[in-house]
Amino acid sequence: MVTKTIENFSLSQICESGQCFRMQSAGDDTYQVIAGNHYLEVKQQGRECFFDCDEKEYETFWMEYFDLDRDYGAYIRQINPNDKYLCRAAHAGEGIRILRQDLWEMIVSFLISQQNNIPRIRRCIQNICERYGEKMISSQGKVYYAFPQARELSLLEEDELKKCNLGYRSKYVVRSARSVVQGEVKLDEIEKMPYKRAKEELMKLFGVGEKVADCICLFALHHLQAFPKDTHILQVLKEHYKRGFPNRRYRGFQGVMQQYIFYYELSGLKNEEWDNGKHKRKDS
DNA sequence: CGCCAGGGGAGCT
DNA sequence: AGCTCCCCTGGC
Repeated sequence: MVTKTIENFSLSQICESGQCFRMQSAGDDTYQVIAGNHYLEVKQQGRECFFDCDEKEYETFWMEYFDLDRDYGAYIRQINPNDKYLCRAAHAGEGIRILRQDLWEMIVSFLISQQNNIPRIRRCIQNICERYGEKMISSQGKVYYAFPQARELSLLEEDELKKCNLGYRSKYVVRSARSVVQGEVKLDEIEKMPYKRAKEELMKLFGVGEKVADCICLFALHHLQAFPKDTHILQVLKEHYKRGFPNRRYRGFQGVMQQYIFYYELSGLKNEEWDNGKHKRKDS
């Protein structure tokens, strides 16, 4: 067991921020996380975090995974105090971190995410892992399934993943797997590329457009300047940033701001604040 | 039963 | 840039 006191870190906010589909609440402030060949149970009480692993695994894997070396408070302090909307959003999601997740897993996850909702995305991914992933046993004896390699998925018929509830997205995943296996798109090279080139390269995959590519850049490659624009974000830009998002002020970490906004819009915290009377309702 | 929306993308014009 | 299909699944 490793115990740490960590600022700007909230497991529940990360879990609900929609960047990771293999992290779930186990009740009692405890979360289960599957990442690569690692399984973790971690509990949080305020700033105290209890990682159920040894010191070595914490330092060599989980610290990087949760991006714990980075000072997110420094990003929040750079927010324009006149931008009330962003201030509120960042306050609501101040414990969010941009995780460092596996590239192939993020490609598949965000291919599945289009025209889809989070609970179903989770189920799709769980189905794929249970059917095609390697069965694993953690050091604590917990059984879980690893995410299948591109090679496994490249061998399937284009429609075969409909069995896993992917619907029309099945062929996106299978064709992308083939592109990766055949070396048309080289993941190990994408890992070394700067943001714009990586995004360009990812968009060669069938089913990957601009939004999905940005999600992959942000959540796997850790390009914090990536700013995925889904329908929710576009709505916010239209309502609060008619002259465009202040990219210059937040250069290099727009993606962090995107996550605060996204979480704020999705978590329901926005409406709670209204109910407390801190802000006027639109219809009043 | 039908309708339609859900954190887009491809392939056109 | 803007349009039209795509045609899955779940909720109503």
